[in-house]
This record gives sequence, structure tokens and C-alpha cells, in this order.
Amino acid sequence: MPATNALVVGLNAVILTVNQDRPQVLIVPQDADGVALPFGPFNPAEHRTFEIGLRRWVQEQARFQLGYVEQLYTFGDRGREAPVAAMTDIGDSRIISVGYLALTSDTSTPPDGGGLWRDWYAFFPWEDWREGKPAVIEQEILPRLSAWADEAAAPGRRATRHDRLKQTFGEGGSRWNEERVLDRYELLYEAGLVDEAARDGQADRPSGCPGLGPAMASDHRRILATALSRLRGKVKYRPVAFELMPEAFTLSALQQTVEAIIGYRLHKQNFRRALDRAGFVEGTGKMESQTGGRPAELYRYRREALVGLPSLGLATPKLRDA
Amino acid sequence: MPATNALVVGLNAVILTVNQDRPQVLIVPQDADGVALPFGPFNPAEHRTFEIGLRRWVQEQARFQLGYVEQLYTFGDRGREAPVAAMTDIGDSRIISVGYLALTSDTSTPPDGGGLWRDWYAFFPWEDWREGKPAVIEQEILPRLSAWADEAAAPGRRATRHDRLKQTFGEGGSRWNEERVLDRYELLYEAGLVDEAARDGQADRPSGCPGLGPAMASDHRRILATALSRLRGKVKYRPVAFELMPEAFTLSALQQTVEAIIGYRLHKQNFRRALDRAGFVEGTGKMESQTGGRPAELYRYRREALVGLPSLGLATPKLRDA
DNA sequence: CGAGTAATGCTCATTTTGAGCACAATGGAG
DNA sequence: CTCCATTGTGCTCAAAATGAGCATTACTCG
Repeated sequence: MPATNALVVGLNAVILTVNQDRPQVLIVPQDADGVALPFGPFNPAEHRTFEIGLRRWVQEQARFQLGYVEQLYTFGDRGREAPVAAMTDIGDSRIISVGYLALTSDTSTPPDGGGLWRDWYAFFPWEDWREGKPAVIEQEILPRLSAWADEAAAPGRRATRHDRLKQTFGEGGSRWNEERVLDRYELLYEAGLVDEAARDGQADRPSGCPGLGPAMASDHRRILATALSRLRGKVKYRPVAFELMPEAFTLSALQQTVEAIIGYRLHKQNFRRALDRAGFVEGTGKMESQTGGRPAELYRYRREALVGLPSLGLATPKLRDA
Repeated sequence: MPATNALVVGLNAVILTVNQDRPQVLIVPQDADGVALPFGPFNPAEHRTFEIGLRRWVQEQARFQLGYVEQLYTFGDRGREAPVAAMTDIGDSRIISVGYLALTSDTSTPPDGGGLWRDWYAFFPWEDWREGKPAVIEQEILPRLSAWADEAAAPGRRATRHDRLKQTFGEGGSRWNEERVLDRYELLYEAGLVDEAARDGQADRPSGCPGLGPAMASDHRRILATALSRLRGKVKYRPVAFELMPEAFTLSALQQTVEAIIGYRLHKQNFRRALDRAGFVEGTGKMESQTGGRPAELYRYRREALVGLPSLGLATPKLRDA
């Protein structure tokens, strides 16, 4: 008997890569044209650690071998897991989701029957500022969030909502902080603007807000948002970007990767200056000539020379107008 | 029937405070003179979220109300949880530990029958460099770890072990990186030098290595190490230190707190300069005269003025000799 | 060959660090 | 009451890092 208070641990993998300037996340198609992260229940009898179980699920569902992996967060809130419970056929057990972030430089399409790469900003169109501020923010998000804030009954709650709006979306005084991907998603969820909210019964009606991207199964979009927040923060104080690069790469390719992650453009010369001051890379002498202009030298990451050091991250010298 | 592959989620709280220059962690005494973190199984039927369950356990066991709380990490490895399983009387279910970090400025002793404050460096004597490099590193740790590295059968594994040693304990070239508390603890565990290792059956014999502090129940010392690593990192990029301060405090008290966390001394003038450049604090006009010298102004944290901002952390301008 | 496009080199003003000197305001010892 | 040990606080100065940009180089394509 699957008792109501039985616990099931679900493992979820956010597998990211950057292909040229396209940031991608590995998803598995669900029936009824939904999408999900590779996931599955953790079987304690079979697997000694979460990571072993995770690698197994990803291999089975997405036909993909994981490299760099780190744990993200464990979600256990009642009320946001129902659809997966249904899908995985475990009655009304309570699901705990352990989210993992994995990075890979392997941008090849997984074999048939496996996962698919999908632009991760398809799920968060308001997060990509590389071509300037996304229009959807002014046109759709801010007006609706503002209306939602006004809807609150108590004046105190109205003020709090407006504050959160300002802080997360950076209107009026506060600047846009690209690391707050999760905060922004949570705000949109609470305001009922993303489709998951209606599905989970948080909003009384479907939002119908256009341009906010598709929902994902269960709380997977939340887990993806957590992953992006973490990655955007981490790239600045740990050399994680190199996990996304091939063995040899041009400095422009590295910069494109970082830009794809943080979602805004960088000052090229200063980015490079910081790079070699930190001693992260060394030239290989070989050249890449498919650049469209002057050929670029290929560099490699000096992994060995950096272990144990104070371990800084990449500089992210923003452009003035961005 | 408690099946072998049943899952139980255990919640563990690392509750930290700093009392003057004494960094403290809240522990609950166990029978047989062991100590543990406040912990207990998560009951999904009763509690909607982990945090609610956690607050309940801490209240019951340690008679303590939590304030600032953040999730740390979820451990699920087989083999390191046995003692808690026994204690909590749930047969041989598999335990998943969700660790939480909580910070408080309430340094008062919890009521009778509750928890106890204990110096957190009692569990990690090698981590406190405020009075210079702890002698135990040279005298006990390095010789034994070096011997352990030599013990490895394959020459390749010997080299890897020596590398890890260098990187974590910062011998030869690499500098001591105070954030790697967990890495250092894990190394000592693998090398069988801490008492938990023998208990868990990882080491063939008890280590008998003096000066490494007492074991804790289950994997609690590992969770505590995780908490310290996280806190030492976070203090540099988020203003978390203020969670440990009372409403009004002197800048020296704040500095003492930060020093207690990171485990080394700071340059006083530069610490203060960075503080007010960041706009973290403002003077209250009141003075504290129990300083032992010239009275110091009392400051307060400008919480309201900082929400939403790029959110930096405190500067940690090391002293040259430290 | 000339134009377009990147890569790369270099400069310059401004800020931020790292290190320290000096002075101010207490309490306690003599 | 004075001297002094002990902190708190202000200020300086050189060195390093950052932000912004101009200039040059080396390709490809038409």
C-alpha cells in the first residue's frame, strides 16, 4: 500500500551546454507535448549515492553521459510535485526533488529516443539581455506584475509586492541583477503569470500571458531557474565556464560562452586582460581561421596549474550600454 | 514492515552564532557522551515544507527559535548514516540527510533540557588561524596524511593523494584556502584520522590521532564542515555576517565576528573603509564604552537600503603575516 | 586590390587595494 | 593627577586593478 506519507526521492538533472552563442538545456519530451528534465525516482536499494542514480537515469532517458555534476537544491514543498507523482506511478507518495546541475561541452545531439537540446532562454525569455533589454519585460511582465501588486488586499502587502517587483526586475533605482533568475521566476509564479501556476492551482485562472515561455513538468522550470541562478553566480568566482568548452578554444568562443550564461555582453579587451592576469589559459600556438576576420589563437585551460589556488572566477566586465 | 529500501528524510540544523570572539554551534548531547546537531525525521504528513519540520525539531530538541535559515546540502550516501538510524528507531531504512544552516545573534544559553553552545573550532582545531597556524597541522596532521598518501599501492594513486594534500592543506606552493573546510575534513576522514572513519568502518583501526576534536553522531561533523565552508564563502559575497550581530554593534565587534568565521585576522582600517564604501552600516550616534580603550560608536546594519542592490559581501583584507 | 570583420596590442584616467602613520579618547597603575 | 596601555578613528601614499577606448594586424570575400 502506497501510504500517503511515504517518501520518494526524485532526482532531476539540469544538463547545460553552450553551442556557439546558443545556451542549451537537455530536455526529454513528455506525452502531451510537455517537456521535462531528465528525472526519475532514486532507488536506495540499487544505488549507493544520488549521483550514481542520477547518472543512470540520464543515461536511460536522455542517452547522455554526464561529466561535471554538482548538487543544486532539494525541494520538498507539498503542492508543486503532483504531475510527476502521476507520471511515475507511485500513488500519492510525497516527492522530494533533488536537483543537480551538470555541465558538458558535448553539444552533439543525443541518439534517437533520447533527449533534445533546447535554448534555455526559451523558458526564461526575460533573462537574455545580450541583444538589449527584452521587450517582453516592458510590454507584458511589468504591467501585469504591477497590476498583481495592486490587487493585494492590505496596503502593506501591496507595498511589499511592489518592493519585490522593483528588487527583482530592477525598476526604479535598483539595477537588474542577473543572478536573481529564481527570484524572478518565483515572482511570476506567485503572480500566476506562468502556466505552471494555474496548473498547480496557485492561480485561479490560466494567465494567458504571452511570451513567458512554456511550462515544464512538475517543478522542473523552478529547478532550471535554480540552476541558472547558481551558474550565473558561480561563473564569477569559480572557473566553471571551462567545463563548457572543448579542449582548445578561442578567447572569443570563451567570451561567447560566458555571455550566454550571464545574459549580457562583455568588454572584449578587458575580459582578455583579466583572463591572462588570472593565468587561466595558455596559448597553444595553433590558430582557428574560421573566425570571419583575423584568425584567432586557440587556447587551453590550465586546469593543473590552478588547483588549490584562491580560485577566482572569470571577470565579467560589462559593457556600458548593456 | 520497515523495508530495507524505505526512505527517511532526516533534517539537520547547523545553528551558528558568534559570542564576542567565540564562534559557537548549537549541539544536543546524546547518550554515551556523544554530541549531535539538532535533527529528526521529516514527517511529510505533518509538515508542508522542510523548513517547517526543521523549526519544529529544533524547538523540541534544543529549545531554540530559528531566524535566518538556508538549505545546505542533501547527503544520501549509504554507509555514513547508521548511528542515526539506530537512534531514531526506524529499522534499516535508508536515511537522506537534508542539512540546513541557520544563523542567529541570540547567544543566550537555551533552557534546560535543550541544546548547548559549543566552540565550533573544537570540532575543527586546524581551521582556526586567528592566533597563527595551529600547531596540530605540522605536528600531527601533515605527517600522518603524508604517511597515508605513501601507503597507496599504485604510484599514480600515491601522487593523487599527495596532490590533494597539498591543495587542501596548502603545503608547498599552494596557499591555505580557508573556504575548503569540507575538503580538509573529507581528506582526514578518508585517511582514517578522524574517529568517525573507524566507527563507519572506513578505516581498519581507530586512528588515535590526537588533537582532531571529537566525532559527532552520524555524518553530523560532515554537515558542520559543509556549513562552515558555505559560510566562509558566503560572507565574502553576501552580507550574512549581520545575521550574527545584535541590532547595534561596534565595528570592532563586527570585525571580530567576521574573523571568527573566516578564521584569520583582518586589517582594521581597511575593513572599515570597505564597510562604509559599501554603505552597509550607519552610525547611531550612541557610544559603547566597555571597549578597554577609547569608546566606540555603535552602528546599525542598513538592511532596508541594500535590498535589491548588486549585493556584495564584506571585504576581508587579510593581514600580511596572518 | 579594397572593404569588411575580428583579433590583438596598448594607453590613460579613475578606483580600489594594501600597508601604515598619527592622533584621539578612554581606564587603570603608580 | 599623570603617564601609559589600549582601543577607535582619520588620513596618506604607492601599487594594482578596472573601465573605456583608440589603433593596428591579419584574415576572407567580392
